[in-house]
Amino acid sequence: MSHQDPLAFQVLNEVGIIDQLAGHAAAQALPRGMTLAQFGVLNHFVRLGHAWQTPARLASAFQVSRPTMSTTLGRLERGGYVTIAPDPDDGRSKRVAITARGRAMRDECLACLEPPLAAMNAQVPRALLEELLPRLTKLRTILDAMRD
Amino acid sequence: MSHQDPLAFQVLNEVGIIDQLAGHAAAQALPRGMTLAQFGVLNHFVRLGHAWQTPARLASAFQVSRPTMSTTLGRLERGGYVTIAPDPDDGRSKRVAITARGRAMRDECLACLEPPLAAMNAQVPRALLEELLPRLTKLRTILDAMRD
DNA sequence: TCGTAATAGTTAGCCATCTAACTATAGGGA
DNA sequence: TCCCTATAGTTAGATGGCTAACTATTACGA
Repeated sequence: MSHQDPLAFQVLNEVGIIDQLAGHAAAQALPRGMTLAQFGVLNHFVRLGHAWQTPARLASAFQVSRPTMSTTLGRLERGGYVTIAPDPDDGRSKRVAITARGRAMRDECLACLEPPLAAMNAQVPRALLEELLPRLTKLRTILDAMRD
Repeated sequence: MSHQDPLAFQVLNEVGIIDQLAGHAAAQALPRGMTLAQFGVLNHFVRLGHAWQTPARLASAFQVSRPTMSTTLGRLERGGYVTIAPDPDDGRSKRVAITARGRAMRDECLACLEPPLAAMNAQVPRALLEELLPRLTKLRTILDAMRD
């Protein structure tokens, strides 16, 4: 945060703080017991419209380790938001599907996230976001390519 | 992160991914057992040059809850990187100070973080970072002000 | 065909982070 | 002086995330 830090360090530091602030605000807004990670999975199902996904594909989609996705899916299953069944075509794999209750929860989450999002749109100039998005995407792409 | 998501959502999503990628890379580079959170505290002491800090001030400086800072400081103390002593002037408070071993570890961390940082400087155009920093700071400031 | 490599998931154990609730001390007003 | 409030830390319990190590199944090459 200080000027004596390298430029890259300062940028990453701001990114970290923003991520923390936004994540915290989202977690506050979501229904009791629901989290961003779990909402992300439910939202993913609805938006892409897939009947089912494997845990491995979900982990890859969210750039998360398989154990992490495994526990997240376990919680969603415990809540009745998804079903997890063995894949009849591949004994190693499983099939995760969203339930009606999961869809309802996703809709509820969207409604809960709307007010904070509206507040952010009211406070943050749209131009700022439009300037940030392509540059952040560029940075993310570079960092992603560096990872190996 | 699809185009059907609101602009603000896309921005925050990129921020989240960048934070994850950078944090992961940093964690990989740091010495065994050391973490970004712990390094941050050690670095804070050296840069600001304070003889001691209270856990509450550290928590505030890193925008982290007191229980979080409490456990981080506990790990640092277990490793011999800081000392924690009761404040003789205030029975509620404690005084955290960095040790010689802590300073050595901080220097070692800096050395370990240099190669990844250099790689990032080589891959990411400086102009991109210079464009991002003030805009991220602006966004962070707004989000910080919204939090209450 | 057989054995090895690759892939899918889980389990165990770790750290960072949060909220809620609790203890202890300091401060301030009646 | 006494009580109530504010402040400092900790403890308990939860989630998200990771790596390492393990099991099970599939795929492929000799």
